[in-house]
Amino acid sequence: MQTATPTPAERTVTATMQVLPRTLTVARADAAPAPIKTLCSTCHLKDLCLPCGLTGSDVERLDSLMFARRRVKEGQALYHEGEKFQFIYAVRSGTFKSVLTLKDGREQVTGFQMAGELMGLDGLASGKHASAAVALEDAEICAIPYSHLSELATVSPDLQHVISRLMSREIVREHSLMMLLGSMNAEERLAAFLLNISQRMKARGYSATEFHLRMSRAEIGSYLGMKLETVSRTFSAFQQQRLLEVDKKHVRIVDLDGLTHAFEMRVQ
Amino acid sequence: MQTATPTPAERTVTATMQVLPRTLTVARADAAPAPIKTLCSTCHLKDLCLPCGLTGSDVERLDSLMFARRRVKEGQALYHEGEKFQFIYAVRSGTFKSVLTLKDGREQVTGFQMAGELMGLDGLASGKHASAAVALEDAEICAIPYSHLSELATVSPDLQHVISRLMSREIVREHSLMMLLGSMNAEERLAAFLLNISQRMKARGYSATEFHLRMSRAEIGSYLGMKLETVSRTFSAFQQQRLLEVDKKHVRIVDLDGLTHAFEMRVQ
DNA sequence: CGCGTTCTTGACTAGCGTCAATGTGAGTGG
DNA sequence: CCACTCACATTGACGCTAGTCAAGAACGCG
Repeated sequence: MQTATPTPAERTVTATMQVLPRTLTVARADAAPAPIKTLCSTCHLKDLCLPCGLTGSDVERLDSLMFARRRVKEGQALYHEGEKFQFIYAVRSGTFKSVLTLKDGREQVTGFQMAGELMGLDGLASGKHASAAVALEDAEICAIPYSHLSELATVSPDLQHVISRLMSREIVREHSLMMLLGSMNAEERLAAFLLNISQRMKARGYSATEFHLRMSRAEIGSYLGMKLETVSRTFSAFQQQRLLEVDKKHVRIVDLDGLTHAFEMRVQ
Repeated sequence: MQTATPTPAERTVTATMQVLPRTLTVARADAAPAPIKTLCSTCHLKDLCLPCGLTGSDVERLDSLMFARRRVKEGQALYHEGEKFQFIYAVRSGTFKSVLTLKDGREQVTGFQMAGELMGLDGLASGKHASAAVALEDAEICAIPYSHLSELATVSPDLQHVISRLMSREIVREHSLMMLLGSMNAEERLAAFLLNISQRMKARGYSATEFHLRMSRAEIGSYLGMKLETVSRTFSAFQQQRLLEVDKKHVRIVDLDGLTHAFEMRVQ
């Protein structure tokens, strides 16, 4: 049985991958281009991430790009809103939030990204990132130079198709969030959120019913279009309904079917 | 895994479907005349639509696809949720809404499309349309076979880039809608909506301050995450504040600056 | 002309936001 | 090691925004 904390698995993998110049990475942290290069073909996330669905030759082509790896500390931004768009980023470990900021300072979390998920696709439209990406815990990413990826896509129709499909998936994801924000009440929103997290944890080999949330009540609230107090109250309500057991950020889904059926919706 | 790579099979199927039976589609749609083919190079919408930003040779390539035109009557669906994805559609005239439906019947309008705008990009993710597109008035569209477009993109990097950018733009658009739904009140929502419509009308050569809305109060409400009564009340409130003059679907923006400054936000 | 649909407006209410007090755990420094 | 702070979470009391229900007006359509 997998624990909810990703640390053990993560550590092993990271250790094997970073045989070479680890010190360099740590030393340079986030400043210069990172010295560690990554190969998709040997990555443990290849079935979740960019190369998913690609055949050997295409994955080899991706390998030739040698994506740079970079560590991002908790609270640090990987990129800011308005910053020049050059890379798309794949999460290797850790969790990120994507945030929009209004002129008056109001923030809106537009998504949470976990291992294997891509960030930054919104920057392509205007050449500038349309949102910021902030690490919710110490994290590691692959930086994928869009221009190189784009070149490669001219050679490989399959790769091109994969990229298009990933962008389309992001559109679909946002559709269901709009549904959530536009026509669901507080309990439905939180249930949908938890079920979504649950699925994604499961897809990554973790327990689908017990996990640590990496985001605060305020961040959940922003994402779901409600205030942090309402998030907290709704957690308590679920606990009283014997659907969950909650202790701060640790969540155990007691009645997954109950949660699913009571708030059945198009998921994903 | 396997389902993730539909490319080869899909292409064959779509290709065979494509050549002949488009006549059927049109005939079935509603007693339409023989299929009319369209050239991007001579289209009056070329600066707003797919070919925007492409050079002569690329536009010629698009011309070779000879997109079929189709009329869609008010209230008729161009495609339904769950329907097989084969085409993306460009609006030639008229207005559409994109709609998601929850199992319990609740609907969410995820967007309104005007002349020159594309629909159906969300279908690429899973090979099935993730939303339905319904005409709000008698309309005409170009049906763009995705498989052909995709083939063409392998020859032309610029075209490929344009497609990616259009998808990214859709992501950004949905971002700002999420901001709206997640953190704005009724007046801000309606103001943002009207300013957005205003801009798009202007880009199409119409007045930016006086126009007919093609959607009902209920549809606006669904899009903005509020009830139709609240939409109606907010229109009345704006009228009392001397920002608008409203008569049912006819809107005149009296104080565009007022509307803009009072509810300043990141637009598009 | 009557009918259905859409819009407007009013009265009332529920759900969520706001404000505030208290609890809790992690990190820090003496 | 403990006291302190700070950030975050929980809970209660209250208020307001927007939802609900309902009635009537305006319009288009057959």
